[in-house]
Amino acid sequence: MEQVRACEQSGLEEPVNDGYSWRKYGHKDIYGAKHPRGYYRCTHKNSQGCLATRQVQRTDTDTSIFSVMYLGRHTCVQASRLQPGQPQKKVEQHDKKRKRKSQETLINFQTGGHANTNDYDTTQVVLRSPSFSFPSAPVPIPCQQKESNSNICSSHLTPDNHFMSSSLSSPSTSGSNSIFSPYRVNNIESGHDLQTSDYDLCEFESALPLALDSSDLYLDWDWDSFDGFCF
DNA sequence: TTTATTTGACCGCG
DNA sequence: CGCGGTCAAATAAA
Repeated sequence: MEQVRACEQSGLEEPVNDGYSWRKYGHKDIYGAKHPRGYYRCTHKNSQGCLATRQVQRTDTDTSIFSVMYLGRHTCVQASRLQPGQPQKKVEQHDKKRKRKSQETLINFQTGGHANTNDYDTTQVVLRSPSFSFPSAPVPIPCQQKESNSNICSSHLTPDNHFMSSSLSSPSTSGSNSIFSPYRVNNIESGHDLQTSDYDLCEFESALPLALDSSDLYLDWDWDSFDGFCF
């Protein structure tokens, strides 16, 4: 099983290291929001045609909390996420100077001809930066005690590529050095017709323990099933 | 030199 | 026309 690291960062840095390598391609001030939104896409978009993107924005209410929205799924092979010893796929670099047209080609390849945003998985993750020492910022208290049980979740994709949350072993059960972050998962889609599609939108809220070393914070993620349904 | 970030321009949609 | 998303040239970093 592979893991996504939810990495704490200090202060104003972006605390969102999910194990993938992202490349920033845009930055926008959002109307009505206090903080701008950063736009990232997978580093391997060109080399592997990976269409995953994400948007990172500081929450209005608490500047120590980041809202991260994931759009699309990774179809790439990320070297950092490979098992040690697993041979790394050689990626040929081709057509780096692609024109806008070729982007549509990629989309069509992925979605079978329908460059429709409804085909994306959309996941929103709200990350609280634990080490953010803002005077007014409340001390991040792990929320797993408040609403434990079903709210400590691992997440995986169902066979129909829907993003799902499921109950996970409590942090105490993990004897390893990987610490499960208390992620509260709110499925704010819940069968509502956000659009006329099966548009998944999940929200995670994470309050990471203060004292933890950033390198030890892991969100256990069922990447096996995740990868298993990538086209 | 290669790769990533910054940042204003551009574009589509409502 | 405004807003949100993306592009791409300039710039920075490795």
